[in-house]
Amino acid sequence: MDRRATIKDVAEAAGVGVATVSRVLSGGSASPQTRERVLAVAAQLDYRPSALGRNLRQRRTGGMGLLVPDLTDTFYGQLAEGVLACARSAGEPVVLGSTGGDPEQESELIGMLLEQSVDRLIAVPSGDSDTWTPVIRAGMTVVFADRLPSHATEEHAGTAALADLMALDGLGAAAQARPLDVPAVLADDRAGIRTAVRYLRGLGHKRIAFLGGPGHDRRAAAFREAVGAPVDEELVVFGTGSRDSAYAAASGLFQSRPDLSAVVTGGNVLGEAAVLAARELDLRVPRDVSLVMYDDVPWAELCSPPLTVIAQPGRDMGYRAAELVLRAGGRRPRSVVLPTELIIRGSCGPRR
Amino acid sequence: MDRRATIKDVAEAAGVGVATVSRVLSGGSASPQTRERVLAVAAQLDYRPSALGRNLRQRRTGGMGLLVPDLTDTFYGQLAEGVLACARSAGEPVVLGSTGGDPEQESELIGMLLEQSVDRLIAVPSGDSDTWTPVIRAGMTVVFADRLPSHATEEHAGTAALADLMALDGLGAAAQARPLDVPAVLADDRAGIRTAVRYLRGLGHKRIAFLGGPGHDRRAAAFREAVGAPVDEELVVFGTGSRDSAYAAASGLFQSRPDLSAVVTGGNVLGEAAVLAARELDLRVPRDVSLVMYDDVPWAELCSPPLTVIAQPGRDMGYRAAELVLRAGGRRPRSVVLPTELIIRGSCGPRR
DNA sequence: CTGAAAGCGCTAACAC
DNA sequence: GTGTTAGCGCTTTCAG
Repeated sequence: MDRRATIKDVAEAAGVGVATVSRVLSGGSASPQTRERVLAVAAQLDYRPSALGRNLRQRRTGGMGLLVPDLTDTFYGQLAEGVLACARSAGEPVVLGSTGGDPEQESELIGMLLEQSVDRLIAVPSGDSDTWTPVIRAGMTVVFADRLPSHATEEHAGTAALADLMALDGLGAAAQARPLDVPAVLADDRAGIRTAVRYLRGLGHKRIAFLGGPGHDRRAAAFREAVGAPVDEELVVFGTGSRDSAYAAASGLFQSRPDLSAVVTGGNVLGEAAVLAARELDLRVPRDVSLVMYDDVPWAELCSPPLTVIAQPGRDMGYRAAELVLRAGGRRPRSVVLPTELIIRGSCGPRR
Repeated sequence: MDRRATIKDVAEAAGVGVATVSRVLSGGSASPQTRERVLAVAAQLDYRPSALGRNLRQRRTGGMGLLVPDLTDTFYGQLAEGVLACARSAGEPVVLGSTGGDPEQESELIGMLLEQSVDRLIAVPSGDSDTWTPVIRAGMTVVFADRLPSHATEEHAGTAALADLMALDGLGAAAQARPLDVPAVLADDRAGIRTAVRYLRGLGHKRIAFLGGPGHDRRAAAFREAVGAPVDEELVVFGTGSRDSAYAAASGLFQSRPDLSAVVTGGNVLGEAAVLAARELDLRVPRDVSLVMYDDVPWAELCSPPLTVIAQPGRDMGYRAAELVLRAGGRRPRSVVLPTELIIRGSCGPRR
C-alpha cells in the first residue's frame, strides 16, 4: 500500500491550493462551496493531517507527557486513567514514562520528552527542585500531581519545606509559598492524615506509627503535626519504594516497637507491606494492631478485615492535572487541592 | 529563555555545515578533529536534536503506541511497566492509550496514533479483526499482547477461531493458523487453565465454573476443553469488563448455581468480584467454594485466605512485546507464548 | 571528508 | 476567498 495522502494530494484532487485545504480543515474561512468540496475529497482520500508536519511548523508538539513512579501501584494507575481520559476527550496524545521513583531515570525521561518537543508535562516528581527548576526554566509547562518535588538539599530543607507544604494544604494558600512556581494537583494530605490520627486517638491509641515511602514527606509532616509534639521519631519510618523495602520497613517497625498499637501508611504499597508483615509476625489486625492505609484501592475491601483507608480521588486528580496542563495557555493556573475521605472499614479497633 | 539550539546553531558555532553535524551525531564518517569539535560545541550549547525534524524527514515517528483496556487493572499495569522498561532502554517514547475495552475508543485512539505517524503499536485488542485488518494493511507494525482480536462475526467465528487459538497454544503453532498475520505475546492460557482445572479436579470438584470478561474467550475455550464434554454452559459466564458487571456476573453465577463448588476466573478483576460476591452471599472460601484466579497480583496474597492463582508474567510479556515491535525491521517476528504457573495458596480446598 | 541544497507535511504571511 | 511562498529542524543525495 502507498503512503498516506498529504495535504497536497487533497489540494490537487479538489482543485484548490494547499492553504485552502489547511484553512478548511482548521475551521478558517472558505466559501461553503469550496469547503464542501475539500471536505468531500479529504474524506474520500481518507486524509489525515500529519501531526508531524503541523508540529514542526508550530515548533511544538501537542499532547502531554506523563511521568509516574510505577504503574504497578494501583493509585498511579488511577491517576493515569484520569489523565488519559482528559487527553482522549481533547484528542491529544500522551507520552508516558515510568520513573521507578528514581531521579536519574526521571531526568532521562524528561530529556526524551524534550527531544520530542513535548512541552507539557504532568509529573509525580521523584527528583528535587534541582532537577525541576531547569525544566520549568526551559519553558516546559508542568503540573505536578500527587506530590511536590522536595527542596534541594542545600536549601534549609526541613522547616522551610514543611512550612510551605503546610501552608499549601490550607484554604487559600498563596502561590508564592510554593517551591517553584508550578501548579499542582494534590490531595489534602493534611486533613486526611489528621482525620485518621484523630480517629485512631478516639479509639484509644497512643502509640501510632507512620510508615511512608519516597514522596510521602508531606504526609509524614502532617502526621507529626497531627500527633503533636513531642513526636516519637522512631515511630516514623520510611521504605525506599520497592515492595521489598516496604516490607522490610514494616517488619522492622513492628519488631522494634512492639508497643505501637496503630499504624497509618503513606500509600497503598506500604499498606500492603504492613498487612503482610503483621501477618508474618502473628499480629492480628485489628486486635493487635490497627491499620489505616492511604489510598483507596479496589483490593482494600478484599483484605480481611477490609482495610480502613484515607481515600484520595486518583482519577480525578489525573483528570484535573491534564485539564490544567492543557488550559495553561497564558494565565498560570492555580493549584488545586482535592479532598480526602476516611473510609472506615474493619482494620481499626480499640486499643487493647 | 530563548528557543533551544538547532542543528544550524551548532553548525555555525562549530564552523561546519549542518550536514556534518548531522553525520557526527548519527555516527557517520567525519575526521576525528571535526567530530571532536562538533561534539564539544553541541555539548556546550546543550543541543538536542529535534525528533520532530527528524521524524518529518523520515516520515515516521520513532517509538511506539501502547493500547491497553484499563490501567487500573494491575495486570495491565505490569504489562505497561514491561513495555516502558524496554522502550526506555531503547530511548524510545511510548504513546499510551486506554481503551476501556471499548472497540470504538480503540479505533479513535488508533486514529490518533496514525495522525501522530506512530507506526508501531503494542495492543491488547478490544475490537475484532474487522478493526485490526485495515490497521495492519495500512502499514502499521502491530504486536498483540495478552490476547488476540476475536474473529469478525461474519466469519465462522465459533469453531474456526477456537481451532486457531488452540493451535497457537501448542508447541510450534504455524503462523498461518493465526487470524491476521500479526505477531503476539501471549501467556499459555491453555496450559494454565488446564493445570488449574486438573488441580481442582484432584481436590474432588465436579462442578467447576468459569467466570470471564471481555477478551477471555481463549481462556474460556481452554476451560471448556479442560473440563471436557459435555460442558455445562451455565457454568461459563461473562461480565462485560467493568467491576460492577464483574460483580453482577459473579453474584449471578453463585446464586443461580448453588451447586457449583469451584470457580476459576479469567482475570484479576473477576477474581476480585468473585471474592466480594462470595462474601456477600456468605459463601466461605475455600470451604463453600474454591477459587482460582487468573493473574498473580500483589494483593492476591493479602486476601484471606490468600488466593491461589494462575500467574502470567505480565511484565515480561510487555517487555517482549516491545522488543518484537522494535525489532520488527524486515522479518516478521514470530509470536511468543510465555508459560504460566499455578501458584497454590489458600483459596482452594477439597469439595465439601 | 565535507558543504550546499532539496525537501518531509504543514501553517501563516502575504499577495491577488 | 484563495493561491503562492517561505520556512519549522532535520537527513540525505550529490558535488566538490
